[in-house]
Amino acid sequence: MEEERAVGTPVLRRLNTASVLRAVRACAPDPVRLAELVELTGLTRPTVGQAVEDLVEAGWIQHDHPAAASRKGGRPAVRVSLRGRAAPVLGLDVGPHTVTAGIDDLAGRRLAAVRRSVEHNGASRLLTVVDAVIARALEDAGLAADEIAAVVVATPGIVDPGSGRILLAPSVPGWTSVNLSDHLRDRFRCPVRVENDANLAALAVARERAEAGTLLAVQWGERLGAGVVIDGRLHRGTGSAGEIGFIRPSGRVPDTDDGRGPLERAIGAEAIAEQARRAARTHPGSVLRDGPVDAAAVFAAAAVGDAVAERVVDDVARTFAHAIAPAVLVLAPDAVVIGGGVARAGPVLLTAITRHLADLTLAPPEVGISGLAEDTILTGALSLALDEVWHQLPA
Amino acid sequence: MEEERAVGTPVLRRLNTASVLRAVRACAPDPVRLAELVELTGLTRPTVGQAVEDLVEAGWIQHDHPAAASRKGGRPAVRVSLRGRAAPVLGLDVGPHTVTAGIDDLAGRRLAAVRRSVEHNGASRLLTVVDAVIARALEDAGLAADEIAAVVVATPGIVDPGSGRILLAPSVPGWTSVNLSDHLRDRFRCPVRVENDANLAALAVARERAEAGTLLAVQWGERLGAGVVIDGRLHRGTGSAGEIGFIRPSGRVPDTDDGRGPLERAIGAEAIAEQARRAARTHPGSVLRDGPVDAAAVFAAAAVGDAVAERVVDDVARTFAHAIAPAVLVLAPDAVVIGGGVARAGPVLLTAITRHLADLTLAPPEVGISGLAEDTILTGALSLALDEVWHQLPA
DNA sequence: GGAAGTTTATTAAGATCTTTGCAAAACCGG
DNA sequence: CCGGTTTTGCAAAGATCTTAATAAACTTCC
Repeated sequence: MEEERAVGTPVLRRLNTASVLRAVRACAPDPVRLAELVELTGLTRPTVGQAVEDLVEAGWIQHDHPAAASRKGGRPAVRVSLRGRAAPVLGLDVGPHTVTAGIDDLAGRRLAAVRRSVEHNGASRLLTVVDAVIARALEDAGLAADEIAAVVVATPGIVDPGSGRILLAPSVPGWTSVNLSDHLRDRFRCPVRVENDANLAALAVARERAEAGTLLAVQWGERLGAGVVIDGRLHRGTGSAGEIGFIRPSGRVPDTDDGRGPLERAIGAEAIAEQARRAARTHPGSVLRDGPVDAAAVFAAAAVGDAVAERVVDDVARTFAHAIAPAVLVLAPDAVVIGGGVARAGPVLLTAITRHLADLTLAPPEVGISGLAEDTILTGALSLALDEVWHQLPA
Repeated sequence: MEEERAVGTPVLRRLNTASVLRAVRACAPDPVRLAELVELTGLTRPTVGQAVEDLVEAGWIQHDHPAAASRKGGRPAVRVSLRGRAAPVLGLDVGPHTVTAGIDDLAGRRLAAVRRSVEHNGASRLLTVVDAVIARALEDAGLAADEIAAVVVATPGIVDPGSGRILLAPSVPGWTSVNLSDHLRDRFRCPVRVENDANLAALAVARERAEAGTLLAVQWGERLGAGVVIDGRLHRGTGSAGEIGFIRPSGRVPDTDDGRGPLERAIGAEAIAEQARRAARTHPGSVLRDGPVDAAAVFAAAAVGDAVAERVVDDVARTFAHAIAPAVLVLAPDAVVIGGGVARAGPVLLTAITRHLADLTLAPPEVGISGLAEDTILTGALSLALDEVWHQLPA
């Protein structure tokens, strides 16, 4: 319980080497000249030299002496670059139907990426696939489990921040009884962290944007969740932050007893399709009468001006806007970013949401669509894993 | 634009003196022995001695050599204590009808507290009172304006985080055209910060609680606002965070065009009274038929079991719970704390809100009433002002 | 091919700060 | 008045960064 902040001269060295390492990291995968580091850090050459020596010895960076380009007179510079292999991290996205694994090195290079779909729904089957995907990813990257420096797993459901246990996961039967966290901790000799998938998607979106202010990143598909990023940091609250699927919209909501929340039942992907089917039955002119109707078809029809589809989309947008408006008022986020399957709806949905939100809030946030592909969650997991490593670097 | 993080040996001294000063501060108004500081900081005696010497010279701390108690053999210890006078701060709570000023010294001692009510509503009149209250507070504390080290002003309305200008203030006519920030900056030679009053109340409540996690602190009176504290820090968002008064509740809302938000018109103090009056007219048995009815009377009647009042209170609680439920789901706060005039309603309202929230959220937060008196906002302002001073202490 | 010029690395001396160890001081109790 | 105890004070040593001067390596020009 002691503060134990031993401050002697050695801490200066630690401070400065950390500073140099940060500078090397900032130059990403490119090698950097020593003189450049001097400018970046504001330290003097001898100090930087000492720090670089220490860092090379510790294995964090490596010399890059094949003196490449930039020849314009003068003694050739010693150049160093981040030694990515020093601390590769593993990211996992465990979805109900798909398991994705990725391995990044310290420099952010992707060493492996494996995706496999899960045929039969169920927790034990899912766990088997997780193990297989991890094994394959490690093989692809040419790494042993011991070499991994941090693991972050994305899972649907609510995760207890302390233990990493999954407290609630309606989309995967039996998932709460599997102790994923302990299972992985046995395999890896490094920090393992389990996190809600929407949270990690939010983190990925926030990192993609230049200024990471306050962000509400919605994952909208069959289910509905959100991640909250505040000043660039993930917000967890008591653990279940961002569970917008359980917001109760004002209208009537179908009462399916499958563990989903009211808002999900009202405007989840399937609910959107169902709403459109009902509307189409009474309006013969709509293109939605032909063929099977899913959410994508509704948005496509609205995009080309189908009146029935347009009204459904507007209804959905209104319900969504009314649902999140209180949260937007309380948080005053810079942006609300939508990802997930419904995000593919594009501008049709977006403009409708923007319009309704403008009416309901004081400082309407920018409403956008996540620019990241389906790797969003994985990217967030890897990003958090890298954070973890960088956070505890001065070992 | 340079990082300019010059790291030489002198920074160690700065680091350590700051550490010592923090330790002295932690011992609050009590003097502290030098040997104690050695244990608290983990530094060595000569280092602490040097730091103390520097701090005394700079005026931050002072010797307390009247060797008081704790005589149990041995050479009498040199004892030092925080020199509060070194940096007194001014806090202001500018309400529509009342202006309060307080001056705290560094050690948290209250040097002055002045409250004055404003007869005639209006911006220019208000500004005059502000100046008078400041003058009186300075006089009481025996200080000149130049000696104040930080000023924080609480005002209703939305404050632009950058400029400190007031962007929206329905309760004070003309208040937005007064540049309060610049007005005060002219008088004081120190940082002046203008902040929304509900935000500062939230900060005060958060500081009062032991663990400052995530907190939604509602100010509920004629108007309705909230402050958001996340991990102990005030959250501003784009500037208008916490404006729950503008949440649109699901029912019908009276359309008074006085700049108030929908939720305020629905369940503000006056709206509660009006709701009760209407209900009482059709229910002869209620005690609310006798005499004038205000919000306090409604809650009092409900507390003693009046059926009509109970239903009104339950209605109000339901409306409130439904309004903030989405925000509670998104934030997952540890607690929702209610302050302001309506908070005096006590358990009657509280239990009703708790009940409704439990039904609408996943991890129902603790619902409580602010334990602080009507000085809540002032306390928050002073707290933030002290933060400001401590933040920039190693000048 | 050699000299000049440019950029970078290396080395040594100087300055600052913390730490360690020992001696002196001040006070209490007997 | 004298030991015991706690604290302070001082001087030397250790570690680090900085300044400044020197050496190295390479390009370019003549």
